Amino acid sequence: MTDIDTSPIPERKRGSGVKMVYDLLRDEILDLVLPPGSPIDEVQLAERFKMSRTPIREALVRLAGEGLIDTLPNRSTMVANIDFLNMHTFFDALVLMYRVTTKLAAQYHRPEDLKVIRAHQAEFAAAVQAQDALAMIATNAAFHSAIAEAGRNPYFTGLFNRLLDEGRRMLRLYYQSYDDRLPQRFVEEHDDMIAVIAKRDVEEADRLARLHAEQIVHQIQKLLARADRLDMAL
Amino acid sequence: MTDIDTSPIPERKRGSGVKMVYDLLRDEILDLVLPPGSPIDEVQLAERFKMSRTPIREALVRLAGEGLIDTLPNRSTMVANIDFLNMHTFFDALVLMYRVTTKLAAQYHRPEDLKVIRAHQAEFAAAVQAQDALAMIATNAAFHSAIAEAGRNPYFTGLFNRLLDEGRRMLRLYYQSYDDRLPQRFVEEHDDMIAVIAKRDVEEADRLARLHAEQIVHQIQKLLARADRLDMAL
DNA sequence: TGTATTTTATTTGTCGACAAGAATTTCAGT
DNA sequence: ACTGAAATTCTTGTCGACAAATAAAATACA
Repeated sequence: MTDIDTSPIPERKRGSGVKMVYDLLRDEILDLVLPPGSPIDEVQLAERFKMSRTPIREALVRLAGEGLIDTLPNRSTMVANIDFLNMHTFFDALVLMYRVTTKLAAQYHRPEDLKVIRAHQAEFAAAVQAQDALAMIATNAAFHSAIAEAGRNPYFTGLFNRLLDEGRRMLRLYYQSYDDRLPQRFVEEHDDMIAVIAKRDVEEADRLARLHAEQIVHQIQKLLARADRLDMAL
Repeated sequence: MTDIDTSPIPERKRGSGVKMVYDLLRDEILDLVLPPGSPIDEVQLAERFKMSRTPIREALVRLAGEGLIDTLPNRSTMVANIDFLNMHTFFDALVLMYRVTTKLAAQYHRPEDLKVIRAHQAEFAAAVQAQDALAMIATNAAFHSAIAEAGRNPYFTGLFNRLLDEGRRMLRLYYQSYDDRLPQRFVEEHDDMIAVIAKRDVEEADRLARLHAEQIVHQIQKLLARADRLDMAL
């Protein structure tokens, strides 16, 4: 008699395939496991996930909609490049979103929001303590995303999360030179921000967020400049 | 003998199908030809456009990514509803984007941008003159979108265009009561905005944009309130 | 040897069909 | 007539296959 297929659980639930591919690809892009410019092959992904090209394609369409991959019609599709030429537009948007989301958090947050925010801040502090640059990047983004969520404006959180994702990619590119002493200041600034949010001091929240954002932008620019000098940039 | 299919050009170019469906559905949604809550049937669209369900599906995925349609897993998909409960988040975002895009336009516009902006303004003035409410809505959105483009920040223009689309839907819902005299003020305000942009007066651009935005928000709120009284709202 | 042209190969876009999930209808039993 | 289960219908999600478009390779020709 012939072998009966005894492979463990080859079946997936019906709608889960696309989400699985989407989430995993998204993580791999943001973590630079797939660096900018990497080619994305549909059939390769199809056999990797043991499914048809159709759900793969749907995941790719969604990623393209968020600007994480670029699709050349009838030709290849690849991980989106980071636009170093128009970096200032990114910084402008980032600073503004830092400010407005923090202000709104000071206005609209609920008690349970503060718990979540403080939890992320604890993780960030731990990452700084451990000098784990990668963890710093991730927990810092999660911290500010939580603040934005407390502001409860889906338009702002949408754009802000997108900006944080893009920033995560940029920082991963250069995190080698990220292990100096400065981040300790960020921990303290985070604590200050939590305090003004809890106090519902909108004006002060705006001021602190602005300073903090400009600190971070300055830090990133320093990183980029240094990397530039070391011929690490494209 | 049976008829032979003599339809002119049943063939489409290879990649054009999805874009065609996407554009048309998008227009129909924004123009409320498909009002919020309308069911979207894939097979129906497939035979309407004489193509397979696959490209239809891709268009729908993209529309869902922009929040224009809602997809219930394994069940139906329908045109997204307008969220009247959290309207203030929409207004907050709209006002801020009016301000920031106008400011950036004052900073970064080029001479040819002004031509485009003025052309849109002329169309808007004509629509007001003709008391064509639908045309007012469309040309007003195009005018501000052109200003945002002159600011050259893709993150801001992306969010702003999305907000303008959503506003277009809202206004279409209530444009019956839109034919009063007030819009003439908007024409003059637009002219003032063009002037400060051309003068590259960033501070004044911010001030004017803010006033203008608040005017528009006020106008919309008045419209909604009146419609509410007339039992037009859901 | 270098260039233009044909051929091959690779990858995407589209198709028709089938199966799973949910809503609706039918039907049995009380 | 009413409730609950079984069957049907209807829509979506997935699949394998094919055709078009492009890139790469091979061939012909000067």
